[in-house]
Amino acid sequence: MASPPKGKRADLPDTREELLRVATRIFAEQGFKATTIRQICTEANVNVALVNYHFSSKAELYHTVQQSLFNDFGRPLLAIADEVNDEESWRNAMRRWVEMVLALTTADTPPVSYAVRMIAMELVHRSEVSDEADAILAAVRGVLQQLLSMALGNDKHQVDLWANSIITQSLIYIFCPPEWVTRLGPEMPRDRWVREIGGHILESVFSKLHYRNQD
Amino acid sequence: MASPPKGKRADLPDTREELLRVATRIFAEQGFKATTIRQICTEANVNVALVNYHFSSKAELYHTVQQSLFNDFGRPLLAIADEVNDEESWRNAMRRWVEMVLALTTADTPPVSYAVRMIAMELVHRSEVSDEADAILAAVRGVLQQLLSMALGNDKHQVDLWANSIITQSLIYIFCPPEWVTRLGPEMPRDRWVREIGGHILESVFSKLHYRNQD
DNA sequence: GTCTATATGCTGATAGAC
DNA sequence: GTCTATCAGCATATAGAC
Repeated sequence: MASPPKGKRADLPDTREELLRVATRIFAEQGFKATTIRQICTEANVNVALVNYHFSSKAELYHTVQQSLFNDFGRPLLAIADEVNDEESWRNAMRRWVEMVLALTTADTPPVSYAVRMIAMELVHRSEVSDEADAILAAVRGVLQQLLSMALGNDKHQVDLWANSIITQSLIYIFCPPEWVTRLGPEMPRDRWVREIGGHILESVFSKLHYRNQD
Repeated sequence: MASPPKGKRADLPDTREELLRVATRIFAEQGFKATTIRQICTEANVNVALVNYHFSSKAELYHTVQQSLFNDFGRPLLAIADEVNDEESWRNAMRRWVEMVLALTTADTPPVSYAVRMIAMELVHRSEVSDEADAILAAVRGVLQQLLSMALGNDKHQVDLWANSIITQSLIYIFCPPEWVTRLGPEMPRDRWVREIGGHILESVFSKLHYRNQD
């Protein structure tokens, strides 16, 4: 067991982790520019100078928050297309892509909801740190295009068309105010509602597209 | 013809109008908080102090911009439900609502695109001046609910359900990056593409809902 | 109506004591 | 590692000359 560092307050968790935790929430609520270092430090009960000590800048802190969220919730998506070799494994991969993305975009509890909210804000309200959100989205879209290429071959236009259709249907929920979505049936559990949407998307895909060996 | 005011530069249009014009563009591009008075004045070639002279504050300027945009493009929506009295006029009103909203949300040229972009940004990225966007959206939604009540009577839950369905399908386009939408077919004209979406929405409405006299 | 100059406050970031 | 004190920069807003 490591002894507490020299000047460390003994009654709180690790300062760096606490800053990350609080910063994640506030960045997700307000966006990068509107969030101030002072606000983060006040709510985390740490000194204003410690953000720059632990992360060297506000932008680096934001970057760390995004990377952390992506590693926790986005990265599993990237391996979906890896072991597809026939119609059945292709369908399973497509299903997993849609279900995982829908699970993310419709999440209503932290920290998953924080992750998608930060991306949504960067998409609508561009800032000097939107590149990370673009990259994450591009990676997720890349996997889908990879899957669609397994059915459509080199027809890039068709791949784009299908990718747009599926992505927009899955992503709308990160923009809508939560009450528009959750109001959709007090008696219908959220997971069932999400499952029906995913089924609808996949139905249109599987009715027209099928796995084929690479040309 | 009025002679130019005393200290007025003679080579530019009215300062107040020019400030409004430039502010509309920059607010739509960057949002309220990220936009600075200095930037507006620099690009409008007027002195920094004149925003506060003509509009008394940055927030009042933003408010004026939003009101001006709403009066130009949103207000015609509010009268749609006024003269409905039978099935045919009800269908025409529903069709006009969907087509007008889709025309707004898919607009890709200023100043219409500025109007919806400002609302989208306020929805995702709340600020101290989001009330106006909420009010405009609530007014537009109110008209739709009014129309739906003509078919569904006092069943508020059903009215909410249908309103949510129609609004989300119509509003998604204000959040999506333009390239996701415009890429949807280089050979298909935008207006035809919009017409097909509207037709699809209305088809599901008219297949289940019909005008009925008020209870 | 327009300008310069300035008041006041908050921002991110840093220097240096402890 | 943590703190206080402070910097430089930019924000909105205003006072007063012209």
